[in-house]
Amino acid sequence: MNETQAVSALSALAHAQRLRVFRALVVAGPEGLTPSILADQLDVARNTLSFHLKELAHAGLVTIEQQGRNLIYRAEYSRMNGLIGYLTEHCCQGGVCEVSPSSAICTTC
Amino acid sequence: MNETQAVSALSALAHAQRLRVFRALVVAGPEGLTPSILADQLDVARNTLSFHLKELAHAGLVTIEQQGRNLIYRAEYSRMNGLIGYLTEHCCQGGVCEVSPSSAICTTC
DNA sequence: ACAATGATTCAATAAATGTTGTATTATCGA
DNA sequence: TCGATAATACAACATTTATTGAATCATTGT
Repeated sequence: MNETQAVSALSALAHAQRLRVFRALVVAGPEGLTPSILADQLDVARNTLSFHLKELAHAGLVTIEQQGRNLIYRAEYSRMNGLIGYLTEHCCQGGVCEVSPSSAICTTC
Repeated sequence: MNETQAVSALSALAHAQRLRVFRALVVAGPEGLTPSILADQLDVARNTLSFHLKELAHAGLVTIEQQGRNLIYRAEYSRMNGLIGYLTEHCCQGGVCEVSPSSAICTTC
């Protein structure tokens, strides 16, 4: 993951509704969800949701599969891992990652 | 870290210049940097930098200390760890964190 | 006290982002 | 083929965010 990709992913997640959409997809797991279900679940207008899903897809955080007239959206875990890796790498460069051990995640630095 | 804080932090980092500013502060370590040095180093106008630093500070990602007429900005590692923790938690809820082992960071899930 | 320096604030403008309503495309079932 | 459904695309508008130049505030050194 490079800087451009990281900014793109961060930007996609930097919105409460999109973060909730992504979270719902993570919770849904490999089965994924259709836009209709997501719209009902999160109480968002369909066209607005479509816009946000497009943003997430553009950032590579979700994948789309067509099944008949439904689209199945799924969280792209590897992309999220890539983002977390990028942040961890940059966070840890100073070697002060263990400032707050209780909340530290990266056990390798 | 709650959703609002996460969105705030993500939003602060979702900008190439701010990400570079934060990165420079991480690299600088505990000594921190002054806005002048940052402005020279990253080639940004001082008032623009001031604006971005305020955004980072508002998101809790940097701290400010006054030393004479200089201000010392430092990366707030615990906040970054909190953000990474939040993302990891939500990424791992589906239990599919090991989709791409090579890039996986969170070794506990 | 005064000039110089470091940094921020403010107003104005430009650019990007988010939302809504309407229209369009594609698929399904009778 | 026709009506209904799932979803997106488009245009218009409102809102937010980013940048620039000029002005302000605080601190230092003479």
